[in-house]
Formats: sequence, C-alpha cells, structure tokens
Amino acid sequence: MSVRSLCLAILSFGDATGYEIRKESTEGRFSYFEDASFGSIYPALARLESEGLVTVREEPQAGKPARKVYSITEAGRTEFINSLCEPQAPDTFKSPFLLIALNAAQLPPEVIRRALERRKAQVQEDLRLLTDTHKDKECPHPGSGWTRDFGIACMSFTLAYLEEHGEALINIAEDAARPLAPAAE
Amino acid sequence: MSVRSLCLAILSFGDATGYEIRKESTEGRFSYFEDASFGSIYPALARLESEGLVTVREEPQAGKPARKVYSITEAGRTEFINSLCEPQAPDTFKSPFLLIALNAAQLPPEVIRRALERRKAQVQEDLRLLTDTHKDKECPHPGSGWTRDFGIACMSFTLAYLEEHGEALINIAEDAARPLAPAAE
DNA sequence: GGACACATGTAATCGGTTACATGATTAC
DNA sequence: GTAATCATGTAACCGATTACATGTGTCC
Repeated sequence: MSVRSLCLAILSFGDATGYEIRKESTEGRFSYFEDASFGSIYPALARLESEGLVTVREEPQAGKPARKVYSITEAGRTEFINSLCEPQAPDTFKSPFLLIALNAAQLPPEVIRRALERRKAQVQEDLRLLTDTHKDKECPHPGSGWTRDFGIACMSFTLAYLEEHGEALINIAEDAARPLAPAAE
Repeated sequence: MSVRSLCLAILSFGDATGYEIRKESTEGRFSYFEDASFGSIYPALARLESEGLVTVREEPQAGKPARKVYSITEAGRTEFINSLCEPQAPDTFKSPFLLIALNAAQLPPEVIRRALERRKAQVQEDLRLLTDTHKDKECPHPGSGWTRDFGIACMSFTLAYLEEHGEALINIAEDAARPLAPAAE
C-alpha cells in the first residue's frame, strides 16, 4: 500500500492536514496499514490535489505556517473504495523480537529479559490506544468496532502468552549460559 | 533490519545459497523478519564475503549454473550476535485485511467474504508451515521451539476468532447494502 | 508445447527516509 | 534554557524491487 492510498484512506474518515496524517500513520489507528514520513506525505497530497481526488483549504494561524486542511472528493472516495475491491497484498508481521527469541540460547539472559519487557510494553501501549478509541462516534463506520474488537482480542492474547511463557524463554538463555551445571539448585 | 543482517541470520542456522535464502525469506520461517528479492540478496552476499563474514564454495552442476554455497564465519557469527544485543526496531503488523474490515460498510458483501476467506487461508498456511517445522533437530537452537509455539498459539487464536466472528463482519456489509429494509427478511 | 523450479547476476528505476530550512508556543 | 509540539516543504540519498539476460530439467 502506497502513501497515496494511505492518505486517501485517512481522509475518507475525515478532513486532516499533512501533519495529522503523519501522526495517524505512525502512532494512531492507521499504523496498521502503512507508516509514512513528511517527505512522502506532502508530495503525495500535492499530487492527489492536482488529480482532483482531494481539495485543500488554508487556515491561517498566527506564528505558525497556515494549516492546509485536505478533504476527500467524491472522485477520491470512489477511487479509494474501488482500490479496496481489488485483491490486496497479504498481511505481514515482522518481528525483531522473535528473531531474538529464536536465538535465545546464544544471547545473554539480560538481553532476552529486556526484549521481552519491551515487547510487552509495546503490546500494552497498542492495547491502550485501541481501548481508548471507543469514544469515537460510530455512526459512519460500523467496521471500526469490529476491527477494534479484533485487535483487542489478538493483543490481549499475545500479552497473556508473553506473561505466561516469558519466563521459559529467559530460562533457555540462562541454561545455555552455564551448560556445565545442569539441574543443580 | 537490512538484507545484510537477514543473510547473516539465515546463514547462522546453516549453509545456504542465495536462491535458498530468498526462499526462506519470502516463504519459510524467516519471513517473520524480512523478505528480500534476488536483486538485493546477491549483492549483499558478495559484500559479506568481501568483509570476511561469510565464505563461499562453488558446487558445479550439470546444466545449471554452479551453486554458490555460503557459510558464516566466526567473525560473521559474532557480528550477528552483537547486532541482536543492540536495541531492535519494534515489531510491526501491516494488514490490508483490516483496512477492508474497517470499511466493511462501504464495500460489497462479496468483497468482504473474499477478503475473509483469503485471510483465513493465509493464517492456515502459516500455521501449517509452523507445525511442519517440528521435524528439525532441536539441539543447537532451543529458541526455535519457543518461537514456534508462540507462533502457533497466536495464529490458532487469530484463526478461531476469524471463524467465530467473520459472519458478523459480513453482516455489517449486508446491512449497509440495503439500509431501507432494516430487520425484515 | 508450456509452465514452473532451479540457479546466478546486473541495470534501471522508484518509493520513501533523512536531513535540512524556518519559526512560534508551551511545558518542564 | 531546552525540549517537545505544531506546521510546511525540499533535496540528497539509499535500499530495494522489477525487469532483463541465460539456460536446463521436469512435470502436466
């Protein structure tokens, strides 16, 4: 999914500035689709505008540069919905944490412990973000409720698993660290 | 994580050719870390060799180009382990499926149904891959058992959730498709 | 007869990140 | 004082993909 489609997707949920789109895509709910930086978002928005898929209105502000608030047009909405009807790329999960887990026996226990804590904190943070979202008005997008519930379920499960089996992973590293004293004390 | 580190990671589990590394990274167990294409793998291996982190031996074959089998060196192993001790990038999950789910009310039910089936098939395939892996000898890498169990647990949960709540998502699309006949049949 | 798996490698291209440029306001 | 948030935009750079080039063996 390109930055272009990402902008369309976010704008289909409401007006936004480039700055806000970046935030949503790196932290907010839309981080599950793609994350992008300013250097790609601003050019993408300019292009979308020249194609008539979005419109801009400038809101001057004292001190700061004028906010450029983008709105999706009917043409933009159509293009977005049509793009969703075409076959999508498969979901992907990339996990530096699992690479550490895979090599637990070759790493110091402290590294494993830190990686585990970090991963748990990350899941907790994602979970918190999702749980807080339910204050949104749910009229225009009933799909967001389903999506949120799915995310909460999967992450709660992941967190519980890490909490229950994390110690076992640390043990692997510890057992490998002193292979000469097998089962003592 | 760069293609360079990916090659090191895969080679730390055993010798491989560029062709095999690509396969492992796009289909195999290593697809959870990074996937890469020939155009990036071959140059990366050449560079690793010039740096002394891997060695090559050529195995001539009749008809086909000679297989160039790469092995990791001690220096390569050290570099790999050290890189794992440094703070890693956070895990990411990118889901075109969830984007479709989010917009369920705006899409034809048929599209939702297809996306759900596709996602379920994908999880089943990943699950199958993971379950088949247990024939590996487990002496040198006890971490692979933990990692596999973790993957199996999360995916089984995901699959069960999709099977249980998939119908609800389709209903969202169906209800939105005929908003004038609320509950009648 | 055609598609696919095996097997390596290069060149053109491209999408996106990082760093730079600018600057007020607010919180610690 | 100094860091963070808000706010836009450009230019250099870079890693990686795509397409190309080459060729055999095997399955359907």
